[in-house]
Amino acid sequence: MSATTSVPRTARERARREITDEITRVAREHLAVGGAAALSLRAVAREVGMVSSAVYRYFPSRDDLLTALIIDAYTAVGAAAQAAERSVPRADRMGRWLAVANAVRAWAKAAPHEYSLIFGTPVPGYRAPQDTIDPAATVPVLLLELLADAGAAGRSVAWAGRPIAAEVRRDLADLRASLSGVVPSPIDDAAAMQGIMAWTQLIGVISFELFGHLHNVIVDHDRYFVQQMRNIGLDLGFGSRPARR
Amino acid sequence: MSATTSVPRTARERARREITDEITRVAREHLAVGGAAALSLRAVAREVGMVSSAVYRYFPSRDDLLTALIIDAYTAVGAAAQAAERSVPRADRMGRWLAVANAVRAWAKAAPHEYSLIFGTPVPGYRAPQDTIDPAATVPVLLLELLADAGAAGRSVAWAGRPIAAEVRRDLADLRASLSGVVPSPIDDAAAMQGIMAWTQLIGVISFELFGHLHNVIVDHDRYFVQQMRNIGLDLGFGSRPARR
DNA sequence: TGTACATCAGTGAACGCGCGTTCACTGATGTAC
DNA sequence: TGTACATCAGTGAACGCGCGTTCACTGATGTAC
Repeated sequence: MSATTSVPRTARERARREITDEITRVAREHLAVGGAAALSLRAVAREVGMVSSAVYRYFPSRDDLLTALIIDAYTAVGAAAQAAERSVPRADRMGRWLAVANAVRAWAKAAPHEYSLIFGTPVPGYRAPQDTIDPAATVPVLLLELLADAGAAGRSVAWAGRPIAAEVRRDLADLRASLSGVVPSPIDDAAAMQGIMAWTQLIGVISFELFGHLHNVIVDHDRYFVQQMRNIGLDLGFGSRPARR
Repeated sequence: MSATTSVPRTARERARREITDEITRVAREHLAVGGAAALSLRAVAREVGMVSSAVYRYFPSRDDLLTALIIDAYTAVGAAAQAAERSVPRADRMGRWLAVANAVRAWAKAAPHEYSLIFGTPVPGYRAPQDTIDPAATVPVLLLELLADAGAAGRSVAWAGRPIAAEVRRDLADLRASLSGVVPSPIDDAAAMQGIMAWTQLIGVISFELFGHLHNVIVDHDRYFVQQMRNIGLDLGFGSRPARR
């Protein structure tokens, strides 16, 4: 039962690997065209060139295929964000933040249905398994690292000094505990709140654009997005000069 | 063809009105249970007690039924927000903003599928007709009125003084022009940006909570929400003392 | 190296289900003279 | 007020389609001796 080893030994194992990939590839294409609701096992099987029941050798049910696509989507957006962020000098925190934001938006616009799959309305009846948690954390962790860097450089967030309820502080302490080891140096409560807010705003702004809520409001989406993100970056303490106030 | 008059004259007209309402009522129930994807004309017809083809006397297609539900949803959330906002003294702008935010969230949690219908992933293949625009504007207009009031009282938003690109300013000018008459006194570009941002954040935070992105992050959703909204209110210039900085 | 057996991939038929939409029709309600 | 005709609501059958999942099966690939 060493099915999780990375290198397939036998021809059978190699074939299984390849066909699994082929199925998810075709499924991803179907998702891209019609969205999650239109994704059908039978249609995928047809295109792969096998009978629908054969797919069950690879995925026990439609939901498992969906899970694979969800993990793929998180992995893809995480990789895009990481690559973009790494190409910016460490000291340029605003640049790193904007790189992350732009990468997430570019990925979302290139693959709107994959974006919707993870950030839109949950698929009815589907329950995400544990496997999706880790890949989902990539971008938030990037953001936390940025906040830690800014904190180490003596920058503070716009939230600093504003009150935070005791109950929320408790949640943040638990969060910090669960992240020890993942993020190098700890960040304070105000920075955590500002970070969660920024992450929410990033996805919120992209969703607004993608889901059509900027119609009749904003035309120049590119510039509007950068504008909003730069403003959020200032609140995060990523500006070139120390925070206002 | 005076079908749009408000008072039905004949028994036939009255019956038509009642059955149309009955269909949308049942459809709304089905939406509440299974979401938009699970909404079926046949199932609705069955429950109303008529044969599926009879529904076509009332709605030319499934999409038109969806449109009715979308308009209903916008109307409901708008009414809830308005009612809540009106019960707060005019001078208490932070209170009015929090009332709006809490009302929208409460409505969303009570009717998550209706919320998803208007703020979640767009229904694939569905194109929203013009009729949905006006009802969709209620809450944003409330927010603009609040900003105008704050401006009139000499308050400025956190964005004030930060740069705004010329292209975006042009979009904002167009927006202002299209809103003249709806919102009493005009608001400046910084306030407009901050307002759009706040509206995006409100929906973003609610979507994060409803769509499960706060799992393993925040437990006390109620307090977290108020905290975030209060912070946004401060950036909007709704605080009890004039803006910081 | 050769044979016997176990494992696995893929087939094809079937189950049982639901969907949106069209169409010719019956019978009731409304309207014009 | 009474009759002839037009309008409309609702029926029932049909079209044509697709879906997820199960199951007994064939035949190829891998394994142990």
